[in-house]
Amino acid sequence: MRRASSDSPTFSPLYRQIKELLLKALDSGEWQPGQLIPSEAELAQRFNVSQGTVRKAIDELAAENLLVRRQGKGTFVASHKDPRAFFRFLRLVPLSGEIEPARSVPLECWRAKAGPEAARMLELSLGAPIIIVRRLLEFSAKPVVLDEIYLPGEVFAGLTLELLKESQESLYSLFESRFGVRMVRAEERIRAVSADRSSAELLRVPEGSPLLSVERVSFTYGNRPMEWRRGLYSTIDHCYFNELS
Amino acid sequence: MRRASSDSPTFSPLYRQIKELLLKALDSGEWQPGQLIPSEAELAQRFNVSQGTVRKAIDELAAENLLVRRQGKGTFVASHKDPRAFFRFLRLVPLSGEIEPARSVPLECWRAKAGPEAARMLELSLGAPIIIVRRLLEFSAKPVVLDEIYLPGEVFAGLTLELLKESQESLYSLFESRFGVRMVRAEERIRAVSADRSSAELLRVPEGSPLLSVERVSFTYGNRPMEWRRGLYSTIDHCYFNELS
DNA sequence: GAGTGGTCTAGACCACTGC
DNA sequence: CAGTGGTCTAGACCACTCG
Repeated sequence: MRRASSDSPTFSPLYRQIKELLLKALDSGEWQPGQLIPSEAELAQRFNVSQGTVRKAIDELAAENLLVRRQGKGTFVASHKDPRAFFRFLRLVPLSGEIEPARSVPLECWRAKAGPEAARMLELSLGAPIIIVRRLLEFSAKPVVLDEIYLPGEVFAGLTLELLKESQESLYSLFESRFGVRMVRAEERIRAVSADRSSAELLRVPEGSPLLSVERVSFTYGNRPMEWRRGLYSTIDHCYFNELS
Repeated sequence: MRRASSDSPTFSPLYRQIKELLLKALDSGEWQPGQLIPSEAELAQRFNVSQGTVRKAIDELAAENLLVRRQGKGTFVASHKDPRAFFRFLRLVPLSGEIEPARSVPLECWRAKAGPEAARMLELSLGAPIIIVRRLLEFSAKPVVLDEIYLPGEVFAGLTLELLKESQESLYSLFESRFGVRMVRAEERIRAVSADRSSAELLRVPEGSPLLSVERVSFTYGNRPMEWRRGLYSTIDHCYFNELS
């Protein structure tokens, strides 16, 4: 491992090159979500750099929530099985009272061909196979979110409504354990819309009620889009919470 | 500077103690927004620690956007005059096309006494003097956001509609230069609501249209709330953009 | 060239976990 | 107790900015 020299136009410091190597190992599945990765000393030896350099690479990956450090134990691959990860990707809090567990109610799951919008969002070619899932999220047995989820068909080939219904874990947790796809980051675009008839019925609000429309694209390692979804959120008892800094 | 010993229940590493000292200096106004702070070497000498320890303290403050490092120049106090800071606190992007500059149109500015809600949000006592500002934000001469802003009256004593109208800078930039208050972070709670008559007129949308309601509490150093605002966003041509990780 | 932040190293020691 | 990450130091050198 040698650093790119300063005159190189693609100069990047050593610790960033190490970071890329770690990312590649994560992407390749060498270390699975939830698993312990080698110690800093071991990695330093493997890459022929000092421990401090490995440390800085891991620092950045931990800051991006790809790795989780636990003092005395080691460094682990982040996993959606961790309940703390759940609210990182569902920024919904009750207007009053404590946060409660969500219950997912799968409604439908079918195969289709990517239209122009889905193809663009998922970076697939037009007509590529996709899977569409519709489901409700309930809090205290009341429907709050109606999701329509578009997935690349090849990656999630074995996904069925039955599988979704049997699964006790969160959706992203299922993607991880069953399809080897870990969602790493996402972009959300939020608008206010009026409930159409079918959404209103499912969410048990009057037709025409204002709802949040939350469009999300989720990415796995290497910024590859792996999910496009549109959620309709009823904000009668909940709100979308965001922290700015 | 000595570290708290490990048996101490309030153990905190040296670099965090340095961070607190830097925060205190920022809060006290020793270094003003936009200004250069002393070099790492100087600070290390002042606090009697190594440069690496100062560096780690500054690292965290830079990650929280309180300081900005510029290689070769030095470390600066973050400022809302920096145009990049603007979109950190207004996560609004056009549905299509490039991001455009916003224009603020102040509508009203009056004195009042804090009601129960404003008092709670701003951590003031009931009936404490507050200032209320109403203003529109326009993009390409079209109204997009209607804000109602509640400020503690004592801190923002000299604020008037005239001052707001004369000011060419952003609101937070004005707070900084004119009242010495720097907003450091904020919490937003987003819901979908229907436009009432007066909001609909100002935003030039039909009455009853769905709007985003964005409630924000902004904090200055030390997590002291300094602003409570409610914005109504028309999401016909724009959407609220958020990145999850 | 002087001064700043940025990188990299090596070594010592501390704090936490689990055997 | 051994092994892990966490802190702190000191020193060398690199990259960037500006006069």
